Amino acid sequence: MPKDTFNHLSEEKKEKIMRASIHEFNEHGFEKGNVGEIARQAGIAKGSMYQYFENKSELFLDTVKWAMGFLEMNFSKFITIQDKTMDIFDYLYQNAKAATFQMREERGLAVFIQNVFLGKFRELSDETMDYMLKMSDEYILNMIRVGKENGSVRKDIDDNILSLFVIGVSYKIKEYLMKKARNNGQDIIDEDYEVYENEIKAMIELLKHGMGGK
Amino acid sequence: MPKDTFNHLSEEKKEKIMRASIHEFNEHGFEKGNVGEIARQAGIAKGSMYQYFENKSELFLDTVKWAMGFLEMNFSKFITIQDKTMDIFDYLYQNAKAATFQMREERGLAVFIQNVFLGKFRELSDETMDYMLKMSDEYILNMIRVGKENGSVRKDIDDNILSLFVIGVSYKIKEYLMKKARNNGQDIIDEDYEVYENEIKAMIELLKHGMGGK
Amino acid sequence: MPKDTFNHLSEEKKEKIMRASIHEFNEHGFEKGNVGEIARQAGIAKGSMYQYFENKSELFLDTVKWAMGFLEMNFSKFITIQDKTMDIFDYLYQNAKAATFQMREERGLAVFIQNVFLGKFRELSDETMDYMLKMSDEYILNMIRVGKENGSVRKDIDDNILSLFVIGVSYKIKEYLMKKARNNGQDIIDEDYEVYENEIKAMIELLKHGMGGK
Amino acid sequence: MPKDTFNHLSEEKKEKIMRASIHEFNEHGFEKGNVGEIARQAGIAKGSMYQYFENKSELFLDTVKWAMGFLEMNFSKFITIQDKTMDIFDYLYQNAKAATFQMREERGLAVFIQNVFLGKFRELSDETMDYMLKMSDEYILNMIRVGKENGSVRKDIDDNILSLFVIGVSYKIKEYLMKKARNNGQDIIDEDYEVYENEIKAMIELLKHGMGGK
DNA sequence: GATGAATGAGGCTTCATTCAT
DNA sequence: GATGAATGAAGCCTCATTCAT
Repeated sequence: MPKDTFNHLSEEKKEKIMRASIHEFNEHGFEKGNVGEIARQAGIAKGSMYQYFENKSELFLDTVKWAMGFLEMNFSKFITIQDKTMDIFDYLYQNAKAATFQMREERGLAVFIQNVFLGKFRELSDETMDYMLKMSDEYILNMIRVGKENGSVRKDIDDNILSLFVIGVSYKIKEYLMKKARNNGQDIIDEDYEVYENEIKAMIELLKHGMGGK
Repeated sequence: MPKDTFNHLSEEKKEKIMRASIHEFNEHGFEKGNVGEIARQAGIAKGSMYQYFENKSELFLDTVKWAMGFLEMNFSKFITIQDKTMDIFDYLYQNAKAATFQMREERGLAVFIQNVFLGKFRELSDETMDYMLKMSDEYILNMIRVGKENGSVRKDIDDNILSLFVIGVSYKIKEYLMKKARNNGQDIIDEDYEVYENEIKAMIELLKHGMGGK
Repeated sequence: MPKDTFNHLSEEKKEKIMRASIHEFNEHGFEKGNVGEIARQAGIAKGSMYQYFENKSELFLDTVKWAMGFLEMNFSKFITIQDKTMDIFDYLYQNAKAATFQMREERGLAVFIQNVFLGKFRELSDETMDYMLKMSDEYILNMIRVGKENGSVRKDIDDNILSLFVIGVSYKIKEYLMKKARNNGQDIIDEDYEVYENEIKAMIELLKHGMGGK
Repeated sequence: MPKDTFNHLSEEKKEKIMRASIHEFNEHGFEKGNVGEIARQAGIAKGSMYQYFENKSELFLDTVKWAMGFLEMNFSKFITIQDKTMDIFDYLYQNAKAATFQMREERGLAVFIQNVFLGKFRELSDETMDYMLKMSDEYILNMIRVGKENGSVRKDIDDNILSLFVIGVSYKIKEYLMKKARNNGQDIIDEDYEVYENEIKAMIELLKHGMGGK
């Protein structure tokens, strides 16, 4: 958690600092990421960083949390979870869709978070992080169980294996979206979205019915 | 590529250095990985490292290549590719199986390589690396094309999407095997293999027929 | 000298700040002593410290002065100087006795002052400090002169040498008392005092008659 | 203890570094003493300091040890301890005399060591240091016991008190010599020594027979 | 070629002091 | 006057790389 001093800052200032942090860590990773540079990008004194955050590690973790909160707050509308018994395929579709939007509107942020989830930053072993990851796993697992009950998911395979399967595909498609976003440089226009959508749908289809020929 | 001086070393010495390097990078990542410590572990002088390798980055890349070569040489027997038209599901099965063996016999090495492929080391961009990664993609793609021809793979979905699908699942199961290997500490006994095998088969089944119910 | 703002504070607040300062400097020395921490311990704002004191050095000096004044005010009763011609041995006895009481009642304060006089804080060079130290030397010197006149002190040795002799022994016994106080932890009970008293008397006896055998 | 690398240096280089260290710590104390500056004064790279010493604290401790060893090697000739039963007054005389010579020939070094013994550097709590200090205490105590046996020291006073007495005076005279040396600036000429000698003798006389009149 | 000491840039962090409210 | 956030200089230490033997 950031120190109180950080929380007392104006929303804009907080955001500026967090975005500078995200940018720097995205660009150089944790080890090479430079606290002084973050401060410079945020237009504050280097020393101030240490008034806001305990140290570089905490800064990183706090940045992750802020980014997740930010995305959740601004893009949750794309995931309209009606109830706990939501269909897992619908969920995955909406989730990937949300990620696509994030990638367009908030590329840096989304890339940062995806990389965190993809485990690209080896320097995190925080119980909060673990908790978040576990949460998302639990979420998937729950939908799998529900799916088994209502017949939308096959019953002959272990929950954990199914979960791995779903998450593996799910991450890969996000990674793919990320890469595409990176390559596209600055601008993603609306036509692109149809392509994305089709690709996402194809992935879901594969999850559902497999890739085996007739 | 290592300098000539490295290639002139005895096979044992080369292996000792490479294993020390793998160990260090596995333990601390690239940035925190310490060249001097690798030398110490390998029982050579720090300065010698710079007679063998251009610099730390090259050392890393060379280590990756060595590790891949080593695994290929020692575990390729587990992948009996009869011909270019091999069935992709068979291939994936054998590939996962091989990974399982690697994990047992050469945990450090296997973990290292998996992490490289999983993109955990962000600081690598070498044309040779890219080539290898692309190769493995091409390999998959080719099997997909063949599969489409002989009817074992559905034709209504784009090759690249199918490839993502396969790779996503494939990586995930390897990641899972890795984690399990890590948790199991030192000893993986034969009984474990049956469990692993069943899990791998379940994953292949899912790739083939999907997770949809009924 | 503290700024006026400090003098306008209530006696309790002043004392709280001074005690916090003494505690911090005792614990960490001058360089490592932390102004912010003193403020925190005193329950005031860090910025306020700079409204009360010019800077850290002044704060230290002011703390010394306050502590000396405090001890003088509260423990001078133990030194009943009847007249200027007081016997030096009586004086030393009473002085050591007073120090013993201080050590019991006001350990932190007494330790602080003793350390100042023992020169443990090398970073002080204030004319007021010098003056005080010189004062106490002058005091001793004067008693030595009086003693020579009335025959209680031998005349064949230089005043300054005698003064060194007295002060050396005097400091050492105080240092010894301090160490004992520190080791005794929280509680010094009355029985201890008899021991202390005997030790003090033995030191005076040595000053008077030397340690030579019969 | 310094690292091996330091011990492998030439004697001159070692001495240059140690003298630079002594100078810096004498001038600014431990906390304010600057490792980089020491390196600069010694004509070596800052990083090299860390190849020779674990860290600043170790450097300080190692410097103390070196200085003590140096003085012992170069000035022990002034203390001709014939046997364990040496007379304590003779010992103290020779000891003070040796200190005087040290102060002339090796002012910086001597001042440094005296300050260490006087406890001016609060930042040392090394078992080796403690050991050295205790050694010198034990030394004194032993001579006191011997003195009591052969009648040169009075028997009616506790050993520890006598030891305090001796050490207190002894330190004070050294402190006095130090101050004098400092004030004298660069040059101490031979005439001064007679004065010093007389003062030392006077102190010993006081230790022996006390300052009482008649 | 092998060695291991030497180098120095670079980065994190502390904290006395100032400043704006 | 009080507050506590903002500042930035300063210093310890690491370690990749070079160099001399």
